Amino acid sequence: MANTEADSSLMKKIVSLCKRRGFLFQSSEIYGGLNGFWDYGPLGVELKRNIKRAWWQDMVTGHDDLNVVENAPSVFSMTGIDSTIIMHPQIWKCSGHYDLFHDYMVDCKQSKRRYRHDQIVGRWVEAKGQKIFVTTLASEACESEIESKALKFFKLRAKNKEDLVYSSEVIDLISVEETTSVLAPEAKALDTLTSPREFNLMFKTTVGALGGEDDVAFLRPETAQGIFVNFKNVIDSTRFRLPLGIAQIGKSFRNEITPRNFTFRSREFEQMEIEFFCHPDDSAKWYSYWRDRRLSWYHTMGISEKSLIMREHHADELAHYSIGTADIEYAFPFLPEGEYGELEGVAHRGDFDLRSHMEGKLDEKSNPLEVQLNEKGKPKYRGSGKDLQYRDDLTNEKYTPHVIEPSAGADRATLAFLCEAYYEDEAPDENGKMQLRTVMRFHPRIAPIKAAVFPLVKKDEFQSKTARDIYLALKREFNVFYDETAAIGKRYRRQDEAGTPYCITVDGDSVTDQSVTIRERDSLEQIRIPIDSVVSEIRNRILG
RNA sequence: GCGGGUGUAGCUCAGUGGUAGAGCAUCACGUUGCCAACGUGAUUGUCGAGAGUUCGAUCCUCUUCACCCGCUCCA
Repeated sequence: MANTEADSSLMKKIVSLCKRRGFLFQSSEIYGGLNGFWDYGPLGVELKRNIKRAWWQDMVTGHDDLNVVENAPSVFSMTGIDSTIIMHPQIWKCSGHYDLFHDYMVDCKQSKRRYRHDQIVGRWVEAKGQKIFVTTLASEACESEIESKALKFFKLRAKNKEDLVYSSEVIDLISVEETTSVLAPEAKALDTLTSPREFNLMFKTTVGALGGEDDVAFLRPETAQGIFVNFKNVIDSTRFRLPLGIAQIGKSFRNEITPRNFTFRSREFEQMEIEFFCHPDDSAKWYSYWRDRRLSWYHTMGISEKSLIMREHHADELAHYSIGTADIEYAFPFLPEGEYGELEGVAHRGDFDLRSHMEGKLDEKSNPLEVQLNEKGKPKYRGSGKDLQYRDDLTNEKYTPHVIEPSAGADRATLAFLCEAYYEDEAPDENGKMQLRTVMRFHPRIAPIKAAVFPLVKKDEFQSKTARDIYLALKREFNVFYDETAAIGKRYRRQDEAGTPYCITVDGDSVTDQSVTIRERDSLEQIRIPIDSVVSEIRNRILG
């Protein structure tokens, strides 16, 4: 389905507003920019920090660990850590990222397709005096695919398939050196594949000033592993019992092949992750608890129900050790109608991660899970050898916890909130004529500026002084803005674009009635409140 | 990575082989005073970057970077 004109122009307007008002800038812009990197401006940094703060408050510090919270299977605890971006390289080998992120890719010059080198298989086949290597993508049906491709290449009919003389079984393309005889999976001519090129999806760096190849380290591609490798530290240094969630907010880095769609797919991005450790017997209940809780969090923060979906992965997409994985997806305006982009993944990870860090990297395909071995029969990647099991001091049961992982993108959430907030309506000007109004309808909790304070008339000493006093009083608790320039209507509109939920105006009556007007962004409603109740009024409105 | 498009003031865009303009925005003054008001004036540009052709390039050529769209990829 094609992207609609309207959606595409909506995204353009949002991108333009972000630049114009200081939400987002392209990184290194004065040098021409850098693909896949974005900076937050004065309004953007407040918005993103508010989102992260709201998440941390709602998930960690504000969590009620004394009572069974709504829909939860039991009482549970939440805490947080902040681990480093660069960690021991072995962590990424045991987590599976090292293998997954080091693919060799080949491009087909004819079909313009790109393949993972290790996924292409083929057979040597000879006919009409020519010997070629016919390839296809590895699958159960690859033998018959190879046959039909070979017939087509040699222009033979199916009944003449005896004319094809095979000189090998199905083997990996990796083992083939004579590339000139290779027929690529979707090519009609020979020798159309480029030589394999390494795709380093993890950013490589070097630890130590003289570091050579032995000192290679990686910028983390996810924050989760910092939690797994600190699980024992957290348990040992605190009196937390399971079930326990450990949260972390931080930057991660992935060398995306194609950064696209504004900040949606960035190479440097920030994650808000929870690893929730629980007893294996309860993991299914906790999985569905977190899935539903995380979806409703976005709703309470102002994302409408219709623009958010929960997509459960099908059983055949899941690793066998996982009970489920669900993506929380948002209808971003840059996507075609009916398509959604991932905001957060909630995954049941079983005991895969903790066991991999204990025993050595497990083979995801093994069932039950076993350590992946190399050609010599030794562990492919050695684990830490440390015991990361949990002992329940009430039952004395010792077990490796199962993990539920709600992993949210802070930048993706910020982008979703920006898109969701963007709204155009009409408001009357002073002549009663309807004018287009652009307003960012952020939830008050995440709005970059909570309130703006204006004197109606700049030159009125009382108004100006009172407005400044209110401004300074509010500033002790909130990010607020003072403006005395231009006409009052223009000041309101400026704040509408910044998404400021409340504007407070001191006017000519204020001196006699000691009251000011508070104007609400979305409804345009104005009410008068006493000057000495402004701070508490704003506080109540923002905290709900 | 491939194909197509775009790149000119803070934003939206016009424009020309002779070193640039509009609207909006911003600022000042005056007037007004509760929803982008009006008047007067002012500020703003390595014309994405580099190289070439030319007496002279924002314009033509090549290279490069970034953004958008489609494919590809998506742990």
